[in-house]
Amino acid sequence: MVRPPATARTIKEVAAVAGVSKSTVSRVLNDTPGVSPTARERVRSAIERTGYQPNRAARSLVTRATGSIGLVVSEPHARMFSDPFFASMVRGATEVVRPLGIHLVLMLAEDQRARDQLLAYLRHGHVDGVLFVSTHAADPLPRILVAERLPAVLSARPVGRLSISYVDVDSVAGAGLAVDHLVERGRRRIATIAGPQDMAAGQDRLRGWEEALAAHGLVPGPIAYGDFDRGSGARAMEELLATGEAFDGLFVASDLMALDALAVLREHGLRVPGDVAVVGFDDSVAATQARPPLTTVRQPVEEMAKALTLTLLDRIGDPDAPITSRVFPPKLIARAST
Amino acid sequence: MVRPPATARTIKEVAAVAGVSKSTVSRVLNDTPGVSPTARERVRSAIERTGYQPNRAARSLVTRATGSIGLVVSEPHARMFSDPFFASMVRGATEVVRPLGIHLVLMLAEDQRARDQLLAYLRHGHVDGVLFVSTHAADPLPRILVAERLPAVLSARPVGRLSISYVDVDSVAGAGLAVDHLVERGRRRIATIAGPQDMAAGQDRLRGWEEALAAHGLVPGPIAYGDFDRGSGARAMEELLATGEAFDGLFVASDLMALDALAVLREHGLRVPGDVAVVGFDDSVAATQARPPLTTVRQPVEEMAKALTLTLLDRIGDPDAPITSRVFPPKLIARAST
DNA sequence: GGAATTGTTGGGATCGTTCCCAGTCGTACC
DNA sequence: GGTACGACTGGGAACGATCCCAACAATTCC
Repeated sequence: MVRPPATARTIKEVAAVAGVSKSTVSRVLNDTPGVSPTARERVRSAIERTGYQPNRAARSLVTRATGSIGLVVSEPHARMFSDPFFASMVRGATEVVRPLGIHLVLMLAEDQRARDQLLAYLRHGHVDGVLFVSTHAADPLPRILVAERLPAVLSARPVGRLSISYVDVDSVAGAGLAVDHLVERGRRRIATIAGPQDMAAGQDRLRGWEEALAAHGLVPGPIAYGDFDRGSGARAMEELLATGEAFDGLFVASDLMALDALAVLREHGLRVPGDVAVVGFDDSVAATQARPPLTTVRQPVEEMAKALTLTLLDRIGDPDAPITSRVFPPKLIARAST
Repeated sequence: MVRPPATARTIKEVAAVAGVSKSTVSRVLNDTPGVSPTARERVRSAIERTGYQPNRAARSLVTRATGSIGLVVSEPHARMFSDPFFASMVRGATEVVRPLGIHLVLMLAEDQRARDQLLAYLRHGHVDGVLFVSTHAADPLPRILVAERLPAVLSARPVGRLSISYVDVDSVAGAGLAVDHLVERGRRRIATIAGPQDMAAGQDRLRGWEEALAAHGLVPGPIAYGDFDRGSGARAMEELLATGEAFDGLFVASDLMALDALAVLREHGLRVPGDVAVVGFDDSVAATQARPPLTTVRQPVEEMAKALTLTLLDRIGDPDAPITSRVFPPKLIARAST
C-alpha cells in the first residue's frame, strides 16, 4: 500500500494510491463499464482521500470538448442586466452547471464589432455550446450559430423558421391571467397597450388579451401599440386616452411600458387602481418600485433556465438530439395597481 | 512551398505552410525574441492565411495557466444584477479580456453551500485569478482568496486590513459634489440619510457631506441612518421629519434609499424639488425611473472595471506585483429632483 | 586561421488525460 | 484436458502546445 500523498494532482498518483493502473482510474472517472466492484471502490476511496480533481486541460486535449458553455448576451447596451430575468437565468443555469464542473463563460455581443469577434471565437470551438439570451427575437446570431452547427438553445421562441430548441413562457395564457384578474376585480371595459407585432411575444400577448375577453363575453377596449421599451408606453397611453373611449382596466404587454402608462394616467388626474386598474407583464424590478406597485405577470425564469441548460447539455451530448421547445405557464403577481 | 490548407488546426500545419519548424511558430505566437524578421513575417502571414488559432487546452496543459478569470459575484439573491453597476463592470472587463482571448467565467456565491463549492473550485486552479464584485465590504471571501494566494482584485475598498488591490470611487468627493450642487441650487439647510457606518462607503459619504458643508460655511442639517437598501430609507426619512428641524436640501447615500425618501416626502405633502431638493448616490436604473427622476452621483464604472481587470492581469503575470489601489472621481448627474 | 561568440533554428521531451489494443485469469463447454 | 470465451486489467500511443538543448551559420576577436 502506497502512502497517500496529501493531494493527488494526477491520475497516476491516484492509481498508485489505489494500487491499480491509470487506465482503471480513468475508467472509474468516466463511469465506463468493465471495472470490478472491488477496483471501483478502491479507486473511489483513493480519489476521496487525496482530493483529486482531473486536469481540465489534459482531458480537453484528448476529448476535444472544452467543458465550458457560453452564455451569450446579445443585447445592445446590456439593458438585459437590469432585468431580474437575466439574474434568474444565470442562477438557474449555474445551478445545473456547477455540480457538473462545467464553466459558464460570459460573452457579450453588444455591437457589430463585438458580434464579429464573438463569432470568430465561437467558431474556433472555445465553448461546447451556447445559451443564447436575448429579448430581441429578430437577432441574427441564433440563425448563424445553427448554420455553424454549434449546439445552441434560445431563451425565447425564435421568429421565423429556425431549427433550434428553446424555452418560453406562455404569453397567450399570461395575457389571459391578466384579463381574468381584471375581470375578477370588477372591470368590464379593458384596454391594452400591445407590444410590437413583429415579435412573437408582442403577437401572443395581444392574442391572449383578445381571446380572454371573448371568453368572458366582453367587448375589446381600445388598443394602442408600443415597442416594449421605456418611452413608447407614454405615447401609447396618450393615444388610448385620445380615443375618448372609456375603460376601467388596462393590460400592458410589458412592465416598462406600464410604468409610462402609470405616469401618464396620473398626469391626467386618473387614479390607479381607482379609475383604471393596470396589469403589466414581466415582473421586473421596476414593477415593485412603481407607484403604486404594479400587478404583473411573472415567468418561472429560474425553472426555465434549468430546462434550457439541460436541453443544451443534451444537445452537446448528442448533436442529433431532436429539437425541443418547452413553454412554461406564467403566474399572476397581484400588487396595488389593481 | 506547401499548399496552404483552408484552415490550420495545429502549429505543425502552420509551420509547414510557413516553411519553418513548429518551434519557430511557437516563438512567434508567444512573442519570444530570437526569431529573424524574415521568419517572423513568414509565420505571421501563414497564420493570417490559414486562420489558425492555438489550442487552449494544449497550451494550458504545459503552461499550467487556464486562460480564464473568474467573475465572482458574491451577493445574496444576486441583487447585484439589477444594478447598472454590474452591467458596466462586465462590459469593462469584457473589453479588456476579449482581445486577449481570455475567458470570463461567471461564478455566483449566493449562499453558503455555493460559497463552499466555489472555494473548492477555485482552489483547484480552474481560473488564473478572480475579479471580485460585491457591494458587501464585510464579505469573507476576499480574505480567504488572499490567504489561498489566488490572484484576486476587489471592486471596492475592503474593510479592515487586507492586502488586496482594489478600485473604488471617491465617496468623500462624491458626497461633496452632491452638497455643492444643492448649494448652487440655493439650498442652505441640508440634511442627509447616511449609510451604515461599518462600511467604508457609508463612512466616506457621511464625511464628505460634513466636510463640504463646513467648506461652504454651513451648519449641518439633521442626520438619519439607513443600510443602503430599499426599505431602510423610509424609516430614516420619517426620523428626519420627526426631528422637526427644517431643511430644504437632502443628500441620500444611496439611490435605493433616496427612492424611499421621495415616497415619504410625497406622503407628507412635501414637493420635490420645490420644498426639498434630493440627491442620491450610485446612478442606478431606479434613479431614472423615480418620480421625479433623481439627481445622483455616478461612478465611472466601466473605466474602473477596465483598471481593475488590468490590475488582475498584472497580478497573474507577477504574483509579487505590488498591491495597488485606484480611486476614481465621481460625477454629478443632474435630474429633476434638484 | 582557429576559437569564441552571437543569432537563429529544429528536434524531442513533456504536460495529464483518454482510448485502443493486447494480455491475463478464471470459468464453461465439448 | 484443451479450447473458447468472458470479464477485467495495464501499457502505450495519441492530443497540441511549450521550452530546453543541441546544432548550425555567420561574425568577431586574438
